[in-house]
Amino acid sequence: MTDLLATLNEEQARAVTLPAQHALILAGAGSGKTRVLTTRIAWLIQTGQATPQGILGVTFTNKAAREMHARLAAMLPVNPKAMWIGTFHGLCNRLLRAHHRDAGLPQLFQILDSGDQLSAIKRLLKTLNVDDEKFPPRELQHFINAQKEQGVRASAVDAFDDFTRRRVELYAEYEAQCQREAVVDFPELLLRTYELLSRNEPLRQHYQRRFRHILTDEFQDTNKLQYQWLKLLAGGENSESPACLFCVGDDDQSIYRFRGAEVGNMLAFEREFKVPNVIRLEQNYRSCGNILDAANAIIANNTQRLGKELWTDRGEGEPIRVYEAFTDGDEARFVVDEIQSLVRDGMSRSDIALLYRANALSRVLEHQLFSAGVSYRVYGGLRFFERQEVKHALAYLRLIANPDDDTAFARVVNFPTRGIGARSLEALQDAARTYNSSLYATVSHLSGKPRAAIGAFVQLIESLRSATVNLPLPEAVDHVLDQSGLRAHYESQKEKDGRERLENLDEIISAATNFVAENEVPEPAVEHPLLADFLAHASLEAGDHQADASEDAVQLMTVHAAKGLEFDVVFVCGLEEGLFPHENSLMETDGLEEERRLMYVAVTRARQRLYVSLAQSRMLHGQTRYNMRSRFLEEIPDTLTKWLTPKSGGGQAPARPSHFSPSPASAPRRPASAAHAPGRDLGGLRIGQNVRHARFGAGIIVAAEGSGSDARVQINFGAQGMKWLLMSVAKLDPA
DNA sequence: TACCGCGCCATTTTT
DNA sequence: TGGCGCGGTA
Repeated sequence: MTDLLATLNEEQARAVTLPAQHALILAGAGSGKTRVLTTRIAWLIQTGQATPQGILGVTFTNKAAREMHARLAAMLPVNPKAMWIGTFHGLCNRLLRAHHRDAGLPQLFQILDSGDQLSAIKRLLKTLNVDDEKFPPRELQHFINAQKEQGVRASAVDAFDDFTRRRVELYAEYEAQCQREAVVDFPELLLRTYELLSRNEPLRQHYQRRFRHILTDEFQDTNKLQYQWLKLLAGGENSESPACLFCVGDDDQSIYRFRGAEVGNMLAFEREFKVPNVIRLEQNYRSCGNILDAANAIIANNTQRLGKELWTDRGEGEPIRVYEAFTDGDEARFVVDEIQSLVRDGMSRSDIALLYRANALSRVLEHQLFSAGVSYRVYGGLRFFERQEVKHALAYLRLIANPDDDTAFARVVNFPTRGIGARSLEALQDAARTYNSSLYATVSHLSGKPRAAIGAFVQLIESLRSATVNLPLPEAVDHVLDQSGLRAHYESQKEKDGRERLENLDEIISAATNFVAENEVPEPAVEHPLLADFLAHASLEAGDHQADASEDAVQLMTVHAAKGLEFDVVFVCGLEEGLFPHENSLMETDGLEEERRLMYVAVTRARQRLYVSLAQSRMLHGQTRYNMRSRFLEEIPDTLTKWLTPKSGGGQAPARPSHFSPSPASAPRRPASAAHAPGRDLGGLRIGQNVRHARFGAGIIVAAEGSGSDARVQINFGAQGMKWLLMSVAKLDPA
């Protein structure tokens, strides 16, 4: 028992060995939070305070769930499968499958991922003849999901205007369509489970008695519904013997407000449950002192905090390197040069990460990496189960499992093409509406040409189904790929991506093989063994972002994608006002603070060395923009930084080696190009020039128009905004 | 039915 | 600047 605790620090050990009560663990970046979470579970079991069956572990990502599982398997002699550890969605799927009848669902209900959901909404709008200009599908999807994530059904939405009332009607229609088709979208998984457990008291009590310890990771990312779900399962505040909630999170790393996360849940939890144990994990095992000091200094500017300060006993380490380039191209060139020199010194490329606020920034970086022949990997592209050809194949499988899945039906009824045109489909959809049945079931009501063509498709599905009833899953998949004509279709495509798509189709068979190996086939033989489970798996876990971990490649990703990861060397690029913090965020409540948390996340990814860089001019959306230095850069104390380019200018004015004085040797190699200074007479000023205004402070000239006494310039004053000023009136001093 | 071209848009995203 | 989605045309 002691060995479990042997390597923990005092606070970690305190958290792990807390009595069986509610607890809130404020775990700073790199403070060993996953370790504490898993050791807590192991400790509870080892000391006999909990049984594996009594544990419910909740995470946000499949990756986190897998990691917890793996660590526990290594720590405990018990079968880790007895513990329920998974994502909110995965656990809900499990509960809904087990109690599908009580939840009002058929056993083989299908799960819609976001893309499927959007197609379903588009189809709905089409059948209802709704103007999708007035009700854009994406916007409606967002509306519906936001309601569900608040725990609000269509019947319960407060609508005070016609527009909202109409959207609520559409929400209701969508609910009905999903029910008819036996499909469930992501938020529905949670809401259904929540409703099931609130409505069905015996069932709720069963699980409340079973799960005596509920442990949640990344608690700061929970939305309202997820928190309600946890409360319900724990037995709530007024239960006689509620389960112990052990919530781990970091308010400073809350960066998903835009998708419904409510940091407020941390405070609410502490208050509502009168949490007797709040522990802060502040010792950081990841980064050197200077990096942590910078992170602490940055985040200290936020006002809405629970309060925490990271420290390390590793020493201060290297200073933070700052580079201010003229252009985005120069910035990228600097980054790549630096990477090459690091690699020459023996660093692996895969220990280096390039982080940016927005995906658009990856382009320049990729360009330079590519030209320099440095292998790299960009996170965030299409994932395996989201690829077109894979979705097509899955659609056939879905129809075998559940013929009422109209989304799947519509997707492949004419793919590969089999002469089913828009007119046939329209006839089918009209009939389906009349008979209030699924597309598949409606085919028998058709007549004439549509009947023949679509009937043949139904025959195909029927024959696929009967041919695969008793086949092991991988063989069933193989059969479907052949008989659906998908293989032949991509084989006939001679283009390079035809080949690639074929490979992906084969990869589905591998995925099925792996899936079967990891999941036992149920003993009394059932039809289509594991098919529904595999399909749920494909929806719930879209697969890695094109992982090729074997290759030693530089890692490129957004700051969001980097959360939870760490690297020896980190470059944070594009530290400019408007970009990071992003200009759109400044309009949102709490937007700037969330941006700052993002910056905090970015900085704390670095173990040994941190670079922060910016470009004075950047090509964005086809236009050259002149941005000011990010305020977040200014928030890092000078004592922690080492400028690789001369730092000039006061306040937020960007340093810019002047045109009028020769650049020192350490300055960027290339002078600012002539493009920065169009031939307009601006009284000695030029576009891109730093200026100072008596009232607005430091700014940068971004555009000019007119001439003589009419000449006006547009100036980006950063936080003060963008202004047009008359040259003859405004007093501008070169900065 | 398939392809081309135009026009619009442009933070962040897991399940 | 570039990607995507829609609409028109061959």
